[in-house]
Amino acid sequence: MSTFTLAAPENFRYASTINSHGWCLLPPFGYDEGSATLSRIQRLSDGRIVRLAVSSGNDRSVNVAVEGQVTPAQQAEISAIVARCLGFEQDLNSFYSLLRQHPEYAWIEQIGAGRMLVSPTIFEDLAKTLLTTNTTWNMTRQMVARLAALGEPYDGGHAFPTPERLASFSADELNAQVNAGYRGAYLRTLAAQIASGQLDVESWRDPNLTGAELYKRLKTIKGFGDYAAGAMLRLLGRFDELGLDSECRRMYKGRHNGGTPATDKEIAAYYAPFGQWRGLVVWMEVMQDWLVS
DNA sequence: GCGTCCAGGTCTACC
DNA sequence: GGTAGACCTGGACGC
Repeated sequence: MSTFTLAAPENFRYASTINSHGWCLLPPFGYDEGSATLSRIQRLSDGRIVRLAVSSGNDRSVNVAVEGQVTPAQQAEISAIVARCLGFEQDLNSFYSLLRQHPEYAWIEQIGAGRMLVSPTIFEDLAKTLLTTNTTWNMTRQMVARLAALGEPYDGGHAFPTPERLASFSADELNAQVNAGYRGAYLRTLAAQIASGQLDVESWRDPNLTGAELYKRLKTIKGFGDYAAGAMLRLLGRFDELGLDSECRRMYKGRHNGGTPATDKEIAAYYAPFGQWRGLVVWMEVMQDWLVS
């Protein structure tokens, strides 16, 4: 067993990041509530597959445990993966500064919320986001579990399948495994476009790309409408769009509209003052009860 | 156990 | 630009 500690940003909070949305429950992530440990089966660039266990360290740090011994290069890669998944690079200072003008949202800074748990690759987040569309969370979990099982096996679990692996199936073959309904064809197309090099989604990390440009590109992916593109934008650290789904609308109706349904335009008008952070504010409100409890 | 209804977003065709 | 209907799965419900 190899263990090491990673320094986290000043305002990082482990629990608020892990619970930022449901990703910690989707394989190859796993979460043990008792020990508050986030696990993940991960394929490294040299082909080795490892099981990581991440837990909260002392102030401003997380502990990482890996089964077996790792080389310095592997440890460096694992550190970079963990830092990416936990959003260490996300600068929330201007977000918190904005919230100080809105006392009703003081709780967000108080619990250090705002970082989103993400996957190591944009492809994995795209695939999972696609499987959240037009379905219930329970079904998303089932579809993702079946999808993840197509990856390389490791000690009772699997690494997340690569685009190349998914593209090696026909749409029908893939759907026979994943049971994703009409989404299966969209997933297979996405994987094939990435595997062939036609679509380079990792280039979307470029900080010079505006949120609007990223949103436009996301909307070109089959199966990515307003909700999915907005939700995926959040995972890319941009919050220009609201990514409204039924849960967001339900929250707004109960919290801001006296129990009366609001139009998306009305919801957008409410969050407009939060500018580039509006998509994060609405998501924080959706997750408030879960994050604060 | 079977049939029906429903929830969840996106796409396409049409106006 | 807005709208209707189709797309799928599986849980809930009534019989």
